[in-house]
Amino acid sequence: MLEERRLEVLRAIVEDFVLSNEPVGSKTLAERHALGVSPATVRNDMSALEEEGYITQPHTSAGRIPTDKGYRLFVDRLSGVKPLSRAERRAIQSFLEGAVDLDDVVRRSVRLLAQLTRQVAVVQYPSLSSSSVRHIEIVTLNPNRLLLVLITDTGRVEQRVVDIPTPVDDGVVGELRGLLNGSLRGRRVVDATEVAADLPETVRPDLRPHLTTLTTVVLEALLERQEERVALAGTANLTRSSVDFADSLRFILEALEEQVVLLKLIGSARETGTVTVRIGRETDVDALRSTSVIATGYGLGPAVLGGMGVVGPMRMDYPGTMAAVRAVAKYVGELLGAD
Amino acid sequence: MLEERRLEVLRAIVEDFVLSNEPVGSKTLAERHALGVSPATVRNDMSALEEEGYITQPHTSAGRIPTDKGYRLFVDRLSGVKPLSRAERRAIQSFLEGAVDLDDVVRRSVRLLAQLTRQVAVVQYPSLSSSSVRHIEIVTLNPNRLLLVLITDTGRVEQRVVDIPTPVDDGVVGELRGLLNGSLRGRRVVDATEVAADLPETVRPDLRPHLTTLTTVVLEALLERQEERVALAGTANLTRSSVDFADSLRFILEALEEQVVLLKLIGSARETGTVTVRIGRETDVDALRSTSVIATGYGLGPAVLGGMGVVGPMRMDYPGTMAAVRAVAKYVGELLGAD
DNA sequence: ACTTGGCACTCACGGCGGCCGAGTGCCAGG
DNA sequence: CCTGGCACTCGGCCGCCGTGAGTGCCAAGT
Repeated sequence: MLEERRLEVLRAIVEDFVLSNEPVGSKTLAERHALGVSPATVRNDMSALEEEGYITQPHTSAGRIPTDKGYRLFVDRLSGVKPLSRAERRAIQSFLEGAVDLDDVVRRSVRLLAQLTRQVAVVQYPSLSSSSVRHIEIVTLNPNRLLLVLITDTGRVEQRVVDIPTPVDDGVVGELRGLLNGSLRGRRVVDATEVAADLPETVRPDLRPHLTTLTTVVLEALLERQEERVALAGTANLTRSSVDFADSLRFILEALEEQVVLLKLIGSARETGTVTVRIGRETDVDALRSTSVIATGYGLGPAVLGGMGVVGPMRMDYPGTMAAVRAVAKYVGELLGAD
Repeated sequence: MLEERRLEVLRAIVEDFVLSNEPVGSKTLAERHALGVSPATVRNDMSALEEEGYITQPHTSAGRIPTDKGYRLFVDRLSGVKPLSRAERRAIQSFLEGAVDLDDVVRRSVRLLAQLTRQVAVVQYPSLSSSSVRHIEIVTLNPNRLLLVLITDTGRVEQRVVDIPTPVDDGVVGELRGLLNGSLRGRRVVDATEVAADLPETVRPDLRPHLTTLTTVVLEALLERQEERVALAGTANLTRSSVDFADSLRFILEALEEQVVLLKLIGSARETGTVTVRIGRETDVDALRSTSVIATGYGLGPAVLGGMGVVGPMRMDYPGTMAAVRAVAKYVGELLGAD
């Protein structure tokens, strides 16, 4: 009972602060939320909450604001996931259904997510690792140079220019194409790597060097970049937050330009089936210590294709943002699964 | 002589202001730059320059800062193009030479340009319009759905998923592939559109509907997106500028997220063979009225592949930035031309 | 054992006034 | 046409003070 009201007070503080961005005091709190107790009581509760480290005061004699720990408790125990409005659902659908190809799906998703949440959105391109090889095409650019095009069943297309030490004619190219497709088509990417490594051993000696070169490149394309790229949108939303935020704005922008950082942020959320929230320092990125990251994986069932999420100030509408991330991920997963 | 010194004063003002970001006064000006005249004389010149609209004072009794018109005169008549240091040239080379494919070239270029200039960099993906069709590949995803892959001699790969109303078997797909490649391969994109439009008329009736569908998609892919995409980097550099800039930061970021705006900015510079500078309102984008855009086309000789450039504050090192843009464009042009 | 009203205290914030100094315009003399 | 001198302007800075929101503590009430 005592404990219960304290939590209620914490929730009220978080909700108020998210809306107003101003330290919230005992009086306004007791008024706005029907707590049924006097400001003095609220003060006692706040005092206790502060001692436990859930809230803090920016300076003596000002209201309280939640700490990282306070937000964490709020997210874990005090907030549900706000359902999206009908209009928002419709927006998701109409925004995504015009996509012409895989890249377009990703670019539209990231813009959509940025608009819905009014935060910075990040969407990882679907990774190759859980897809299979659909087709390998080799195009002769000139006798010493080939273009290798790799198509997966998720609709992803990878391309590589390959320099060949000794010239090849079209017949040989045809043979190579046949060999690669014959042994790799239909394989899942993880399996393909093993098969490809052994392939050169089994063929006519004169094809071997070329095939070795090609399989090396294929493997590179499959492994090295398999989950490398991300799309970003909504950086302008960073300026929406309060001004004190502006000091760190530069560092946040710099961090967001690092693909590695972004991958780390959403990559770890990929595997869990649910929406994960990392608050403040939990992001493990120093420049983002005053932000929160809400991320999830997308893709149907066990076949996770990639991750997506948003980056925003700690002072954020967690229920609403979590709902938006979940909804977009679900929809994109279905969209890609249908292909 | 009189005229000449006035211009010298303008140049000194621009250079000083670019370095210090503070209104520059007559005294410091006469000291720092060896003008050989007294502050009072400089004052008279400044007064004249102000009357002609080249400089202005932010408030009474403060130094002068250049106006749009002043920067324009500076760029047109007073500044050369600062040659790059040897280290910078080497940096360009080593940064770009590891690129694995076309997308990689673009992404590396844009980062490179952002680093060199410490501004926001924009690079347009090479457009299809001046390239020719290298190969068209059709892959069966399922009987009602094909994946069309279009490869150009610039190494660009476009992909499209095509829904087919009535199922097709592999034999038909092979025929279609042959027809498309037979008639389009080697054509320049602009010519290909005409040929493709007539193609269905000339074939067996049973292939016609499918071929119509496919050519429609090919044409779409060729025309609609031919110069659509751009890469962006270095937005964190926007925060480098003075704080008054911060007010408009949000609008600048928003403008930079609009592909259309970016294309407009660098698109118009594509065709001219030189580096073009647009200052302040000359950008024709309201949100960018306090910025300048330095852009150029890249690609060898008459075959312009795309545009690239940087966006930065009006208060910018024009000679240095122009040199960097020109150098990167030249190098990228050569790199792509070699393919 | 909680809750509540009262009360003294703290401190960020905003407005006010005065000083300072960089910078200007003008003018008379070289 | 240049120059030194001079009076003037005005934004920025600093210190001061009043105000008010908010707090912590305490004693009384339930």
